[in-house]
Amino acid sequence: MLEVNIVGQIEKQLKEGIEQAVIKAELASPEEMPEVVLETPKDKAHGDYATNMAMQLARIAKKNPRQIAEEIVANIDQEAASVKEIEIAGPGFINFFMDTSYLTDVIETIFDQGSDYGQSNNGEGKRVQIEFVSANPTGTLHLGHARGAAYGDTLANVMEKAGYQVEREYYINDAGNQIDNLAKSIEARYFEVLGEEKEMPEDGYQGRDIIELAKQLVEEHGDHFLQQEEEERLQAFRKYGLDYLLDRIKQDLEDFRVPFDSWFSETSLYTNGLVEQAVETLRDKGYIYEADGAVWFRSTDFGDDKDRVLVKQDGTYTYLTPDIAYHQNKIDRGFDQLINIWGADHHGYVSRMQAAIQALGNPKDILDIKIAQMVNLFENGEKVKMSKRTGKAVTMKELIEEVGLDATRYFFIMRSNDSHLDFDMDLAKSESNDNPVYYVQYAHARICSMLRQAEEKGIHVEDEVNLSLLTAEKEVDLLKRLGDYPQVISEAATKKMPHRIPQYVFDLASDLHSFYNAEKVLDLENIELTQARIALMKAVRTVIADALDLIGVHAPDQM
RNA sequence: GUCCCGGUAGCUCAGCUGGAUAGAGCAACAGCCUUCUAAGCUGUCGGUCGCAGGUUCGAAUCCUGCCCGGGACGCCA
Repeated sequence: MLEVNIVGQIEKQLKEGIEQAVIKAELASPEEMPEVVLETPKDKAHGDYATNMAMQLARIAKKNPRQIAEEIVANIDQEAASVKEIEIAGPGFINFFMDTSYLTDVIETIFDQGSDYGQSNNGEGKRVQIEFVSANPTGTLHLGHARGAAYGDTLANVMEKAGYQVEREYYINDAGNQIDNLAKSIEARYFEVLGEEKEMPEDGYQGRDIIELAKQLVEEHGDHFLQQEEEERLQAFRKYGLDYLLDRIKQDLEDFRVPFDSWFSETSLYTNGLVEQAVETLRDKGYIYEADGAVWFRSTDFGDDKDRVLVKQDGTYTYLTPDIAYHQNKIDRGFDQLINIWGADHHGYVSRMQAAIQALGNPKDILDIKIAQMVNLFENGEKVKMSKRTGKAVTMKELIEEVGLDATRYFFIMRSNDSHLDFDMDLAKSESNDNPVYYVQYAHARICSMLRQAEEKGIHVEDEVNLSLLTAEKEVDLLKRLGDYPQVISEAATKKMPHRIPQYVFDLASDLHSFYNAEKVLDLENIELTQARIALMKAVRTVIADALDLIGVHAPDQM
């Protein structure tokens, strides 16, 4: 089955009708034809669709837009385009009032497709890899990671639904300085737990999680490591620390409903010689030079601010070097598109990474780097800076425990990723209609409740329901909204804006509540209409549940 | 100083490929429960779209400059 998208079909029909009318009226040749722009007017009085075609043609046809509009209208085949009424307005807008009987088809489509409704082949099966979170395994996931996790996971869901083949990957920085540092930090805490003296490294990890780790180490192994040579001991702590912290990260992500398909180890890049190879490739292509005892990448050739060091004076690599190798490896794995989701604190790193991609001979736009902007927590109207418990940044786990999983997911995805986010914890926790999560979930529960009562009252929905009875204003609003869903999905996917989903589902919930207050669904006096409305309710329920599922929020049957 | 993100109603934010009178929620105000969950609905009030130029028939949207807020500018990761 190809794309079943009623609204899309209708729009396509109308666009073709307009193009044909333009040609028939000899206003423009097919080569000159501007793209037909259809918009849905904000004001219902302006029809279901409007086009600015006449204004666009003003220059080509050398006539005034109103006159052009009249000629288009005179030549359009209304019936073929399902148009009921046309009017010309303002400077030359053509407003179309559609024959809305097609709208009820959306219910049947939703029944046929169930949770597949909204799916499209927009992505044409392209292989996309989304790399996100990728926090260093030197501590616990905190607030910023949570936003990236929610954004990445929802984007992946949405893109899958829009016909992309998506792989979710986590890059584990298990090599380099910070891991040595981790081992030394663990060592210092280990000694401390055993009442011995050992200095904490200068940039050591002070977090509470490292103290807990050290305690567990003592519980399991006693003072065993005190006897060892320092080298040997640090080696053991490295491994122990990595395993311990990575396990916790994995657990936290699982608890946040964020699954990954693959976990890619930085160390593997070294053992497979890929880091060395990346440097050599760049050298062969002439983007490498040596200065001050270091090896440099001439990234300024590709728009970076300054050139970057790849191999330091001491012979070790900078962070960038394995990262270049990593990205080349991703491309070599055959993905059509790479998406990286980075925290705001890494945005200065974007241009050098993109320079490297190009220097290696790849198209620039194969890599799209999205930035998850800063998050500020607010509680009791005040900005929360430090966690009460750890004295460090608030962890993801603490946030979920405090405000709940559903609200946390919803709030992170509610806003555009590149907007700073003020996270209102009081609102997220409140069980009131002010809280958008509850508002939407309640709409779902409300429908479930109606359906339960329908059953209790012995109302059974027949196979043949007369959907043409759904003509009330609020019903038409709901039908149109349901029809929008496939387009919302594909647009959220192609523009990588998953925040469109909570926006949409909020509007759908709002339409539902409004309908609920205006019309009575269960009416034993009018079984035929009741059945049509129950069908509508079921369709709405399916779409709310699916949209919530995309953003990782539960759709409760009752509240 | 350079670069990135943001600046839209009192607050938090939407605003598509440039389109008609710039939207939503909250707050404020006025209403709605003998009716399927009031965790809901309806209405009113509220805007120099940071500022100034430019492009265009038309700019919140595109271009340039400036102002404000946040962030990044390491042979750290």
